[in-house]
Formats: sequence, structure tokens, C-alpha cells
Amino acid sequence: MRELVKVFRALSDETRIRILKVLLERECCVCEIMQALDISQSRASRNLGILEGAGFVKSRREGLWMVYAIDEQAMNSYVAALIEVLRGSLVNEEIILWDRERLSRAVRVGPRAIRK
Amino acid sequence: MRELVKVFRALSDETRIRILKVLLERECCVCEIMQALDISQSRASRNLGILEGAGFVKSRREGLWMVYAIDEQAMNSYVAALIEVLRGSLVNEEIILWDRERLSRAVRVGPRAIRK
DNA sequence: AGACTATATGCACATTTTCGCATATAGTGT
DNA sequence: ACACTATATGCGAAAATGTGCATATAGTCT
Repeated sequence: MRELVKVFRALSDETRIRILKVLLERECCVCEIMQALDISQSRASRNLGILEGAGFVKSRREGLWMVYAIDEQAMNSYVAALIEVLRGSLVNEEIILWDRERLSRAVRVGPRAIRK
Repeated sequence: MRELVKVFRALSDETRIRILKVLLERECCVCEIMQALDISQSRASRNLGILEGAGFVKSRREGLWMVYAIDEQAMNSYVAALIEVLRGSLVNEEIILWDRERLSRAVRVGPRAIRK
């Protein structure tokens, strides 16, 4: 039960839904998420952590970067079904399209270089 | 997007998940929900309202009682898929079994008569 | 009408959540 | 070792959330 609540809670936030929609396009490091959603570094990192804790996302280190990706084999629980729901949702939502657009221009370079 | 967040937020609370699991058994008036979950009247009413606002539940008046039920024809959006996820979840969760047990003994009589 | 019932809701309060800022941590390369 | 980079995290403030209490609302019945 606690687990199920955690899973839904992870999805009950616009930032995290946007992150998942971006990760459904392709895996990203934190700085790419920052650029795609145009949000701060701590906000990106924290919300990625919440998604990981809920089982939607896995991470691996790649040099300096932490690469986050949808955890496809996390088919254990309800997570897989919810990812499918998300995959079919918000297909024409404006902000999602913008995020995707910015993602396509994002580069794997850190927050220091982005200078906000 | 706002709608989707509202839907997930409605599920991100243990009380509301318990209510939905009870309503998946059968439709209930507010006082039956109170008895099944052993919670206060305002808590039952408010959370039912949230579930209704998110589209999971519909209500009809039946004399003094408001009867709430899973909104089966709200199959328009993600709601249907999420209800299916819930239907298959928590099948052996202790608290859910308790709720069901208390539901089976619940009577359609108001909070006044229940005397807590 | 008035008495009674079931449900909704305003208010206050405690708890939780989200986020920015600054700093800590971890890895790279000299 | 040191300088530099990307990410994680402690802390504090603002906002949102969940709940109980009391009361309002809506319906029934005599």
C-alpha cells in the first residue's frame, strides 16, 4: 500500500510528468533535463530522485554525468502499466512539445556552462 | 496536463485508495464508507468529493443519502486504465481486507446513529 | 411549519511538499 | 595534490494538503 501511494504520488506533480515524457523520448543526464524543462539543477535532480525511488526510472553513472532512463524492466508492479498510460497521454500538450523541442537542442554540458 | 495531475493526485492518498477499493466492491453512501474505513464523516465526504472531481466516482442522491459509485462510463480518459490498475492491486493487503470486512457489516444509517 | 437525518463545507491547525540557495560529494584531468 | 565539472543534499521559506470541529445545507416525515 505504502508502495502504491508512493508510485501515484510520484506522478502527482507536473514537473515529474514532464520529466517522464522527456525520458520516454530518450535517456538523459540531469543537465539535459534542466535544459529540456528549463528548470534549476536542484529541481531536476530532486525530482529525478523521486521518480527513481518510486521505480519509474533507473540511473547509471557515465563519467561526470548521471544518466537517467525509464526503467523498462521494472515490470514488477503497477509501474509498467502507469508508464503505458503516460506514453499515450498528453500527446498534443503544448508544454510537452516545447520540452521535446528544447530537448532536441540540449547538449551534454553541465549547469556551469549553461549560465542561468 | 492539469487534469492528468489531478487524476494522479487523487490516487496519491491512502484514504482515497481505500475508498476506491471499497467502491469496487459495491456502491456506497457516505455513512457506509465511514463504517468500512472507520473514519470521520468529514474525512469520508471530502475524499469522496476529491475522487469525484478527478472523475473516478459519480454520485446520486437517494433520499437523504448520497450514493457514490465507480464511474464506469468515465472511460474517456486515463481514468479507466487507472481503475483497472487498482482493481488488480492490493489484493491481499491487510487493511483492504479489513475495510471489506467492515463494509460487509455496514448499514445504511447515518453518523448520528453510529455514535463515535 | 418544526424536528430530525445525512452530507457538505468554512475555519484553524498540523503536516507535508516543493523549491531556491548554498554547500557537499563524486569524478576527471593536470 | 589541485582545479574543475556534474550531481546530490541540508536548510529554510512558501505553498499545498489532510483532518477535526462546528456549522450550514438539503431532504424526510409528522
